[in-house]
Amino acid sequence: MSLRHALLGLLSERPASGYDLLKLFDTSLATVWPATQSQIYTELTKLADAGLITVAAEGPRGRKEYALTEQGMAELRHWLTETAPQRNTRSDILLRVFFLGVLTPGQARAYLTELVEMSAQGEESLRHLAESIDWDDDNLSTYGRIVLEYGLRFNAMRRDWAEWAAGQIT
Amino acid sequence: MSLRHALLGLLSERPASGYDLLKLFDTSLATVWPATQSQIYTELTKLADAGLITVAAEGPRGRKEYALTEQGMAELRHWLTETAPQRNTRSDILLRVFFLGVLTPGQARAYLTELVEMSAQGEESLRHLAESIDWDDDNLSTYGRIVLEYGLRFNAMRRDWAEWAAGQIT
DNA sequence: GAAGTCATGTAACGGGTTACATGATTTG
DNA sequence: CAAATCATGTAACCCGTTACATGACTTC
Repeated sequence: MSLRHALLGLLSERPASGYDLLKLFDTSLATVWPATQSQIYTELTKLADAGLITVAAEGPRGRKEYALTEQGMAELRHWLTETAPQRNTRSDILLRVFFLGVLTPGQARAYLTELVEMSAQGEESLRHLAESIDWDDDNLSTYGRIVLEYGLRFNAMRRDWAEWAAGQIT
Repeated sequence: MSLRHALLGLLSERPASGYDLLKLFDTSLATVWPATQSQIYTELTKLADAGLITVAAEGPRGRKEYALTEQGMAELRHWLTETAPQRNTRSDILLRVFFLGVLTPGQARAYLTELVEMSAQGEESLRHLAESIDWDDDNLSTYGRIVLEYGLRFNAMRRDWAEWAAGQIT
């Protein structure tokens, strides 16, 4: 049920249309919470029906600009303060590691080396991202930077780990 | 589509029933790829229909022990060597960080401190897990240890990051 | 013989992905 | 006026979760 909260969160900054939100997802939330166009539009309709957002303005081409209602803001705060985040996330990448034993040691090492590569690239592209963004002083920027720092540290950790793991295979 | 590969992977070690697999999931794969009982049983039926596994033996109470077929092993190897793992995983925890700006600085700091706590506990319980397991010399153990090391490093990284992030909030 | 464990299966529902479908407005 | 972009909506399908349902065997 987090998509709805992601939408509420983005709308808490400023009103936006489905189209705007789709782009915000692709640019800022993509790595943390990807969402598709169809998903966003259907969820926006549900949120409006539930009274958590409203159509604040209409524009050309049927554009509907949504804004957060008081109720929506309350729900967002409730989610942030009263509900526990869940720790378990599925990881395709780690699942494979469990079963590397069915491969030859060389192949297993190759997989881990690929992960080193992937993590290094991830770090690299986050650095580029950090430079390309013109960080405003708004909330999304402040906390966006903190999330980005997480990404940097995460990739560095994974790179080191994969390097170590590759060395473990004899 | 990774549940099927998780099942194939576990069956590559030794034959097992749905019931056995359910427990293996709960004990060894829970943090990386959780699965429910209903999911496991339905997927096993599909895998058997597809010829990737077969009922190798039947036991009391309708117990069906499944074993990997050659085809199943081929599919497992194919998955491990030829298909790219996908990097993006959704994170409830990080999504919240983006929107901490709607809370007071104190509340935001409280959330991050909670994450410090959660990560420290995660690390702790992984240490206990490591001690409680009697590590065999089989493949699952070798690579299981590597995955566990990942968990330790991950939690340590997240703890440090959350501590740092809490300090960023003025 | 009661309680616990072993053992399997199915149905309803919710969220996410892919694909289809349409059309208005702006820009070169 | 053609191409690009803006803009929304819906349908089919897959995967995962929760809940329901049933019964055989073992242990105390």
